Amino acid sequence: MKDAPSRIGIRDVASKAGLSVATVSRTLNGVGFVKQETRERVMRAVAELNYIPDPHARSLTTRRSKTIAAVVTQLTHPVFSSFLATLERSLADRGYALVVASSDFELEAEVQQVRRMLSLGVDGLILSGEDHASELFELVRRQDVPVVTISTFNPNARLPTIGYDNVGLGETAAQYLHDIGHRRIAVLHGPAHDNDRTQGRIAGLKKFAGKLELAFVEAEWSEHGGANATREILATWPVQPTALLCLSDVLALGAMFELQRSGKVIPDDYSVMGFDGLEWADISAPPLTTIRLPVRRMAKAVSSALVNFLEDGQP
Amino acid sequence: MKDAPSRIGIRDVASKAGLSVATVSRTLNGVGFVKQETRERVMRAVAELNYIPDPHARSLTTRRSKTIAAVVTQLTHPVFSSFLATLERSLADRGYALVVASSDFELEAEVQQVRRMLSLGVDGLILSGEDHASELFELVRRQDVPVVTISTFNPNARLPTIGYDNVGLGETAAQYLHDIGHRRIAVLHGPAHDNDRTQGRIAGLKKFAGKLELAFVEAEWSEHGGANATREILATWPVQPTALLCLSDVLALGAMFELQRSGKVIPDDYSVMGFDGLEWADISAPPLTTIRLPVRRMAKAVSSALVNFLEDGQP
DNA sequence: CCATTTACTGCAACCGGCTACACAAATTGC
DNA sequence: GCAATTTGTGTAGCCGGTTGCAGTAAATGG
Repeated sequence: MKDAPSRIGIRDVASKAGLSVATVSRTLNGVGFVKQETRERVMRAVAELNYIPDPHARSLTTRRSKTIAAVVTQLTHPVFSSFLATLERSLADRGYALVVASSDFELEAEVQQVRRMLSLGVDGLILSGEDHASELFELVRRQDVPVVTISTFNPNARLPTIGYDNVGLGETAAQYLHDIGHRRIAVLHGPAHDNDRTQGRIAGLKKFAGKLELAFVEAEWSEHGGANATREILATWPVQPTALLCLSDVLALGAMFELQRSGKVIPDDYSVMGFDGLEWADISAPPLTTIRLPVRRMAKAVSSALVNFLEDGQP
Repeated sequence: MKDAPSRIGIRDVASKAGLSVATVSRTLNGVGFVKQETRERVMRAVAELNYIPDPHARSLTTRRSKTIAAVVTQLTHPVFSSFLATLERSLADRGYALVVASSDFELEAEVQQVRRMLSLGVDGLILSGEDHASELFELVRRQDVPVVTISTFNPNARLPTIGYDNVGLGETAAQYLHDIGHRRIAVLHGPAHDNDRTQGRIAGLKKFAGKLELAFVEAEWSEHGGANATREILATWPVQPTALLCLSDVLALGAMFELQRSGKVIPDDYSVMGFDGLEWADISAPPLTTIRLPVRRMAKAVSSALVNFLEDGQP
């Protein structure tokens, strides 16, 4: 049909403006000296031709794609969506785009995803947790891509971490429930396998093994998971707990629903405590006591850490 | 420190294997004829050198980045996270990565985001709704990037749509509430400005203006928004509705919480109906009647449509 | 007024892959 | 046995930007 109009390139702009490609490139990137008048000449040509620099060509020489990838366990979990949402905003402000991928709680899948992201040319990487396949460490070392891990905090980790102390959070929760008088507690948590965040919280709780009677139930990370676990507890446990501690508000919502369906009254029959601090925690009926995670702050911190490193240089 | 080891490139692999770059490239991309033995020689060299082709250089010649961007109104809304999660999976299966961005309900911001995505070199674009800034249409036309819009369905739209008929959904909801005997209905919806999905649903509802007494309340798209709107209705409306129709389950959850806090019984005092069909709708207490949107199916459809087009060619 | 320094601009060589085309070797055909 | 194919491999140039270095014009200095 149309005779291959062959994309207009910087050469076209240069000839149209009667200048060299170098000058055009310089004005466009604002480096070096360019006379005001020349600059305008370039801009005019750019506007007239509707020129848009080819991102691939640019990346080739600059070795930068202005892209950062985040590989999380689950894209649908509200904690992650809100993290990613804030992250996307912060990155956009700095001119970076966010690529997302999920590992579905499998360290093996995570490596694959990371491999894909790298073979795609991202400038930086965000992972959750400190536990990763050794192949992954190898991979990022070879490609030397900056990596930041979230959801945990440990100055001695193999990769820089930005997050919170999960063990401490576990202790805090246990302490709180202990203080308000609970002794028999059912702990609902998501898949602990391959997940140091959950393991950390559990470890924190277990420090209270002497003072509290703790029983752990692993559930799917979803409202259904929380409801199913609760149903099982109500139906089969010989001695009932007085509180349900859910290691995510998502589980807590499921638990609350299930308790209500069974005609139980919260917090008279059972107390429910959550983790995450999701939006609705303070307006639920009854309000959910939860441990608020500084997800948005974490997102901003990760964003600046990564971008600062890429533009200048400091871990 | 280290004397600039200068990334190993295809030339290194070629010389190591005692072959030409062309042969290496061919084996790696599986095009043309390559003797089995040669192929192995290449692979060995690749493995020994840990060679990974530079994605930027590759994109430059192939003019493909294996990247698709989705610009949605709000990343935190469960409907979108679940859409994006499924989308990411489908795209990953086909070897594509997903870049996300949010427009925050502003057509103007959307254009900016799209511009960023394009200047970043994505192969395809996913937008929600049919209404967009005219500048946006111009932009995608010039760059001729394939675009698919979601959440609406209209064979005559300016851009291909994959989604559902919002007007029809509105009618269905109205019909349902009418059938079970409701006459005075409060409709809680999110920002309708710049949002043809919401507008469509409202239009569908308004077709029942003769049979139903409808009052619309605009709220923020969140649990808080739903709760606040409900509080306002309870407190200030002279004549109370018998049903609250929420144009998103997120609003419905907020509404249910608020009703419970006020000691109202669902569905005796008020009925609550939702939209979206989020995971928890069937386990809530009481179960929420909702209109289930085929979000996952939509994601898969969008993914194949876009990838098929990119690899072969058909809208 | 001539020597420097400073401000601009252009040439041409990359970046690291892909691939058209040429050429050589192995098969096939008759 | 020699031409016509079919396979297999190499040379070299291109993709579309960026940038080091050189060269020219203008400003500064003594």
